[in-house]
Amino acid sequence: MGRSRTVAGVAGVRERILAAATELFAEQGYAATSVQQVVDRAGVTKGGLYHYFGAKEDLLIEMYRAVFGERLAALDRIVGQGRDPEWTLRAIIDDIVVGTAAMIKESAAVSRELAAMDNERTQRLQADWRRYQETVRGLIRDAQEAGVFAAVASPEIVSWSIFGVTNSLHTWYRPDGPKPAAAIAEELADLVLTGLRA
Amino acid sequence: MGRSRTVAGVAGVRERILAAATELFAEQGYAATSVQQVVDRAGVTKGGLYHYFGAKEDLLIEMYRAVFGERLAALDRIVGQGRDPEWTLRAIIDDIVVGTAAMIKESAAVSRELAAMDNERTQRLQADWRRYQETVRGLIRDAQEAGVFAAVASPEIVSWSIFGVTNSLHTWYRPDGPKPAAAIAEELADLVLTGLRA
DNA sequence: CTGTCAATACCGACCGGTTGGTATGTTGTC
DNA sequence: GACAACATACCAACCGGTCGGTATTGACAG
Repeated sequence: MGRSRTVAGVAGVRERILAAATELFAEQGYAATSVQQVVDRAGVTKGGLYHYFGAKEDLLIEMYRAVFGERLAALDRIVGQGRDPEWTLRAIIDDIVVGTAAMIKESAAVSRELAAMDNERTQRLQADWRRYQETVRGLIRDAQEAGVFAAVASPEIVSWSIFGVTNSLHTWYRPDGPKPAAAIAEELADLVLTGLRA
Repeated sequence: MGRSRTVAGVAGVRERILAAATELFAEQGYAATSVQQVVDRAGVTKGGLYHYFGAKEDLLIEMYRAVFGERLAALDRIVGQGRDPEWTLRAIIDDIVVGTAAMIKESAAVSRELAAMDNERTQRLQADWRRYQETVRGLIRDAQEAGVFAAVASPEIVSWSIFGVTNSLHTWYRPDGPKPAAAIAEELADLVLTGLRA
């Protein structure tokens, strides 16, 4: 008889584990979630989890990669087009807001635990994130020096007013809410770019 | 012999415990910090901690109150003056940025753990925070309807671009850094209010 | 088409260590 | 000698992680 689950299961076991971990980390935080809770929600056992993942931390790292990997690739595509600062900044805001909203649970889990993760495994990922921010700040700085953007606020403040929204997006954005992510992105871009109008 | 610490200690034991907990929670997060770590850093034992606090959670609640209590009182004072929206919003931004910066460690601990705390003890505090946000949004909405502020972005987005900065302030603000909190507040207010200029 | 065999997928009992919390001192002060 | 202010010793529960085992699968041989 047996079970032949590999074919019959609704989704791959690995994916179920990751999905369960994502929900729980987003709800309770990483440290407050036990491996037992994860496997219970995923419908597997600890043996199964440790068959696919080397450690509990690997689950977080995987989410981290999912969130930042796509965003970083999109950033390079947008900047690579070489268009004017206003278009570029608007495209970046749109991508990060819509992209974050599309992975809102992963973002919630990651953004909360980001500061606490300070071992060598995550330094590469944090360096990626820093590069993202530096790119945006550099873009704003260059445009301000060229007189395209007004120097009403420093590049640091402008970039943080953007990232601050995406970092806290999970506390108020609802996928089934009245305002779609694209609308949020547009309003934020309008607000920031009006403020920066030379 | 004995120790007669009550008088000789550099600071009250209760304050030392709270300060140690604040630092550790800000660095590692609440759940990842053990009571043993707190008492070690504070230079006391667990018996001492549980003499002053009923539970580990009480430490977080105390920080929560310290952060939001002052802010909420200041909000009422500012709004109570009945001045024009531009002055009022600028005063609010200045107070929340400078106030958050002044308690940056407490803010880091609280802002990270806020979403995960969902028991009945914290609902009152979360209600206070929601009232704060609602006040700011209402202020913006009224001013936009009166034509004083431009409707370039909805009150929700504007308020979140402000709170997003303060929520993530702990990730980049340094008390001994080159930019004082008051300057950050002014730039943020300039950016937002320029965007809202009718 | 069937038998063999190694690899993969997964289970569930178990491990040493740590957790938040407590019960019981001990000590100085009024 | 009552009481606040702590220290010390200790507990049951739970933690992340391991391990020996088993069911299932796929490749290959004949």
